[in-house]
Amino acid sequence: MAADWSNELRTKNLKATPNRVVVLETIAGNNAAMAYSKIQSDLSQLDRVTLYRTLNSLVDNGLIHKVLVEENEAFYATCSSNCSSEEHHHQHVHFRCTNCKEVTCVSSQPINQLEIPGYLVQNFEIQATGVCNLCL
Amino acid sequence: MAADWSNELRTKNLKATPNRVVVLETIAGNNAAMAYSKIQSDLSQLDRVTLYRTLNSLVDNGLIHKVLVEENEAFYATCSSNCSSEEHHHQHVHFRCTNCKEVTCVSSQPINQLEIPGYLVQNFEIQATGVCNLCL
DNA sequence: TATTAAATGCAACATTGTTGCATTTAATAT
DNA sequence: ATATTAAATGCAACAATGTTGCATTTAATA
Ligand SMILES: [Mn+2]
Ligand SMILES: [Mn+2]
Ligand SMILES: [Zn+2]
Ligand SMILES: [Zn+2]
Repeated sequence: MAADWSNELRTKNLKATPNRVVVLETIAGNNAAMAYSKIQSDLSQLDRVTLYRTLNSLVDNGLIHKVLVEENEAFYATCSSNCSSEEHHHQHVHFRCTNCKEVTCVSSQPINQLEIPGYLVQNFEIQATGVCNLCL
Repeated sequence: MAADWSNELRTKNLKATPNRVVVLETIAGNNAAMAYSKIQSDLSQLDRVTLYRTLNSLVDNGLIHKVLVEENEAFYATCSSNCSSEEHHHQHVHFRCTNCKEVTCVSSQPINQLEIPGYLVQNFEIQATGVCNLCL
């Protein structure tokens, strides 16, 4: 959603390189979470290793977050809330539609804190599958 | 929990082969969910491809379930409830301890159904991270 | 014991992810 | 503007993960 990714990057103490900006623009330009393979094919001119390092760096610094929905296909989406290298806060559901296969961040409702007796819960994430609003 | 995996396999219309039984025993013998790499090293005499096919088959037929907690490391645990090839029901939390790195299925509390307006939620899963009861 | 569809082992392949290192570049100071 | 420097990049090489095809073996059934 942020317009100026360069400033956003510098805020997180990351160098605002053209590679990083185009990766952020690509992910943010997708309405759903974006599969790694799609990012790679959309940015085929970008070195594969650099893309991996860029994605890891952006996740580590709270600019994007990673969603694992199925084996060997990671999805990425920009962070909406104020995430940092310290912690990601994603009080929303990652919904995967079994029909259109899209993975969307559903932030319609705030998720209340999860309590597990005897455990210290520091972070949690809900992954749901079913049929999305567009496919119903 | 099941003692006789051979019968369990036949119930699901799967041939009760020694390979499948030993894979089930291995996973069930681990108190936490078991990383793929650990299963493989524990059963090093078993062909790698056969192990992949066995795990997929057991997941597909509701004997074990797969937990994705971090990239490129799938974890497996036996199904406690009555899962089938039709659907897996896991109304429990998959908890990953940041200290001991164990992944456990926490079924202390029944999870109420997840409601998302405009969406048909068919299944959902909660993944939490923090410090487990043993490490606190 | 015979039959047969499923399971297995092996080879070959494809994808995903990592590491080392020389070169380039963004940010900062001069 | 220019110099400095730590970070980022591109490339090669490697390691791990996962898939497919096919000949052989085997569990289940007749
Ligand atoms: Mn998210
Ligand atoms: Mn579980
Ligand atoms: Zn859909
Ligand atoms: Zn622990």
